[in-house]
Amino acid sequence: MQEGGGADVGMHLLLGILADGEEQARRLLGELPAADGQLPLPAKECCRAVAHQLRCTLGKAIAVAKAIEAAHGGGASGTDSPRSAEESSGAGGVATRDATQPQESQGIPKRRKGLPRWTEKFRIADASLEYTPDDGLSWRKYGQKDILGARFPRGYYRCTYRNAQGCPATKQVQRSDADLAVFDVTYQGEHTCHQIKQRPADAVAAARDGGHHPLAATAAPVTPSQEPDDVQLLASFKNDLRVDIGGLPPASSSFHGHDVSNSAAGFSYPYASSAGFLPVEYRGQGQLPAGGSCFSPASFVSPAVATTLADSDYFSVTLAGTRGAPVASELGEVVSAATSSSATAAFDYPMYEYQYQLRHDDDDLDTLFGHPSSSSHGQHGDA
DNA sequence: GCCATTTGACCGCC
DNA sequence: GGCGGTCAAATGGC
Repeated sequence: MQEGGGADVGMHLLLGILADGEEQARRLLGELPAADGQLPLPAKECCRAVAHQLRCTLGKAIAVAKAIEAAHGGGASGTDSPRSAEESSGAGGVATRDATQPQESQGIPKRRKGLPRWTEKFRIADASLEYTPDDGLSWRKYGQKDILGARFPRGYYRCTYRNAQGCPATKQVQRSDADLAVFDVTYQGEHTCHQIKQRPADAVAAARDGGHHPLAATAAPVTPSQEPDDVQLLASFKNDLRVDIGGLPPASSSFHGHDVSNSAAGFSYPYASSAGFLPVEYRGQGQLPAGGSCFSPASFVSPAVATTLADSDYFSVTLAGTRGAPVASELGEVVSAATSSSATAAFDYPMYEYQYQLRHDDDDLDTLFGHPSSSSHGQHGDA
């Protein structure tokens, strides 16, 4: 990928902003060790203030990233679409097989090499269950294939609204050989449709009750008017929110309820866009759904956590309660992006355990969120 | 009849 | 040439 001079300047600016964010995170973390167990209120307020500052800083970073993206991507829909996809869709031809042309359907190339790609690991509580993990979105299965060396076939899914709205999102679901309760779900492309994201927990409950595929479940969407602000939302989670940071002693690696005393205090829990699926602007791609949310993508994750992640490579988040499932899912997407592809995040809650891994298919991702110096342990290295 | 799933075949990439 | 990803006809359920 080549960048113009403007992009260089922009990237320089971006790096500066991110450095500010890192410094603020460091400050925030500096406040934390003294507060072992319970934070005194002033310290809490301080953390909150710094966290707020972090949000602003990273919000700026996102804005700069977008500007860079617009400068040399040029497309309104982001950089994820490879040239072939954009151009072919522009051709507007009907999708028919043609020996002289690459196979396409409605502008979507058969091979989506350039689309962002990331993997989640879903763990179901009961390995004997037959259903596939649900992420709250609506998918349509279009294929299944036996994969060499794998005991279980791989299922291919695409967005239900692919035809209606041209949504390019696809996913591949494969049951793990090693652990029958684990599903590797590889997502590719982001949802451009406007479907309402169901709450996985609801879907799971429906699956339990009805014994059918979770996708058959319907869930009442949260209305935008119900979007709480940060404080309100934290209050709504504080009694059953726990964050475990792998690699740290248990005593310091989790908090419950009001005990927002360690590095987790910096994590500004995500609030899912009530307008549907999680916006994925942290990758500089996609757009917030119309009427979407008041959050800045950067507010989803605190560099305090991201930094820790970059060092430890692993952490898990448990979110219990009625809102736990969707938040955990979305948090994972954000955290995984913010901690570079080398980090893995695992999310445990009653039914599913999520693990997120990002692939280095997308160079922009590295540029925006990679930690080339601090997290050089990524197995993918330079893409 | 509509829609989702299944499954064999086709085709691109490595 | 083999493998993986997608297509599209066939099939089944509602």
